[in-house]
Amino acid sequence: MSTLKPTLADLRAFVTVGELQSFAAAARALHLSQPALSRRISHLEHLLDVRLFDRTTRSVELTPLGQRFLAQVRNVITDLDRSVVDLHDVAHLEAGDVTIGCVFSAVHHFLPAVIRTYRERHPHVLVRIIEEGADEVLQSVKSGEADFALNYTGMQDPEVAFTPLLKEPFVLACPVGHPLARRRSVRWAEIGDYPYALVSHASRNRVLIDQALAELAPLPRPVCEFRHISTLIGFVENGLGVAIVPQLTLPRPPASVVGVRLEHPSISRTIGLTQRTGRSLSPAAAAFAELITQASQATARPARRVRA
Amino acid sequence: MSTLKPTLADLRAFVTVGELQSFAAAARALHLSQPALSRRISHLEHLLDVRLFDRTTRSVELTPLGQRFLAQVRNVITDLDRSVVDLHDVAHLEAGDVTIGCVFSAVHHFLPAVIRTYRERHPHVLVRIIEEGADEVLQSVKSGEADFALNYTGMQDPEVAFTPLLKEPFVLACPVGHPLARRRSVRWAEIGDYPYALVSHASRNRVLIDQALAELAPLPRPVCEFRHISTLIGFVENGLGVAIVPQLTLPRPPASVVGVRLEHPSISRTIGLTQRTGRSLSPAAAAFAELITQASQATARPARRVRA
DNA sequence: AGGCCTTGATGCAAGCACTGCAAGAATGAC
DNA sequence: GTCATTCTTGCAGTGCTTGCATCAAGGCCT
Repeated sequence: MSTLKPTLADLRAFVTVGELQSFAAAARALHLSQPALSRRISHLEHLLDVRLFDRTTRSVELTPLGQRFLAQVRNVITDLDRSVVDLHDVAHLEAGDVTIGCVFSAVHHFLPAVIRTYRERHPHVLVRIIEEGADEVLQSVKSGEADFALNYTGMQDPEVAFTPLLKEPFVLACPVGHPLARRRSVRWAEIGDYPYALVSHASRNRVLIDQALAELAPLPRPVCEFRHISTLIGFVENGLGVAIVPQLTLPRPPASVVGVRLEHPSISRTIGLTQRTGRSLSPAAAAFAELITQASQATARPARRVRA
Repeated sequence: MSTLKPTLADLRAFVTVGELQSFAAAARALHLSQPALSRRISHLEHLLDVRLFDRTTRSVELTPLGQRFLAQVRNVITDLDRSVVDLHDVAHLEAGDVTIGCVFSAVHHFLPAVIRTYRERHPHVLVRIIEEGADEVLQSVKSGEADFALNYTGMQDPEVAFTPLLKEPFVLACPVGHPLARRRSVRWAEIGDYPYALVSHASRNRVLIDQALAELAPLPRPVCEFRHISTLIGFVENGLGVAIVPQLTLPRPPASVVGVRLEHPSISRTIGLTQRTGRSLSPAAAAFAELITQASQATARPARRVRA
């Protein structure tokens, strides 16, 4: 008994002969000459040290062992072929899934339109979104849970590669009737003149702000701190005061809240794609990333138009 | 994209590289030179038109597609190897099953001892017995439900081959105190002198008897007819009369029932192995048949000793 | 920062296996 | 009894795959 494993071609030949109960017919089905097939089966039988067919030149019939083996091998080959087809489908975005991380404060601006067109183009691909804080999103990329992510942190992490998409300034979100709402710009030092809110240290945005303002006098005491930017906007909409937010988190004009540029210094955060270094994206993820890139280039200008 | 299917060697190579995350290590594991393995993976990737690994001469990592494919292919290959091992086991009687048909009237004489030694020698083989009437047993062989059978009909059927094991006479089962019990032999014509029973036409045994006696005067009216021989023995044991039975169905002496040879004419049935023509036996079945043959040769003499 | 070592890819010649064609043996059909 | 079909075997050619030697590149150690 040879210790070598049978060839897939041998097994396919065996299954075909077993199902067609004929060498000649199987040879035609396999696009093979009949002698070649005969040799193949013979080879397999010697390899396994088992007679698989009772053949009497006139009829071919499976031995009991052959029957048992056929039932098993047929399933295996079916599974294998299915796997190959599945691989092809996934590679061509006709199946599969994609998981994207996205910080809370970018979800509403980036994803709805992208998801819509993505689903239109690739209806068979399942899209999963992990919307969390910047740290959690970065972690989901590093762990491989997310294919890639939209984030504004991680550019310094050696495990992930960062591709900037756009740079957005922090602005002061004001109700339309607020004294600062018509101003072209506001200095950070002026914020203390009004009741205002900002995100707590649970948000990376706050870290960004604090670091940028490290050289200046500390910020005046806010009336409120929230964990999420979206809550800040609600705070402003309800006339409770103004708030420091990234520009793109503002509702699209016309709205009851407008953003006024904050200066001295101008602080901004850069949103980009983060993915594990050295890891290539799945086709589904690559297509999604491509769509996001295109969308960010398209929306970057309108966003600037509002301000400049 | 080539329409050809990947080779099993390709897939094994892929799985090994994927699991070891190294071409060199995988090459060693596969007993293959590293360049050959490199070519193999490259070949597979071109075949599938998919990049399976991100390789940077320093590290080898699966692409998302590769991960997905690996999970599937690994299962397939595991199943396949398991099938080959199973085939080997079954061929060597270390697994599998065997199904044997046996007419009611031969079960008790043949099977207990054979099953015992078979189970001792091949404890991993499951033994199934189909004990039915001669027609049903023959049918189970023809349908393939039974690997082979112990029967006394079917020798004339072209679909089955019959291998005689032993020839047993029909005898008159008498209670030990019966007037005929001490006789050396009894003529068929004498039966009518006593209350007696025999099997009904539902049994092939009856057909055998009737055909053998066709030339003679019809049998006198029995007091009872039963479907199964074993019931006949009980009839005799309870002193209700005598009965016509095949010799081997008698309880082994000493017993309350003895058999007296029936003569003029001597009628016998030939028990043998029936199997489908042209069909080879599974190893498990062949081993069982061999055991039965040996047992029948061993018991044929003692059986004759009782009588001659 | 430079050299070294490890790892994967590529060029090339040799070996092997597989294939197809042609002929042979055996079995069922007419 | 003869024919035809079907699987097996002999033979030569071709193509694939392998292994050795070599090349390129990325870390690691000093």
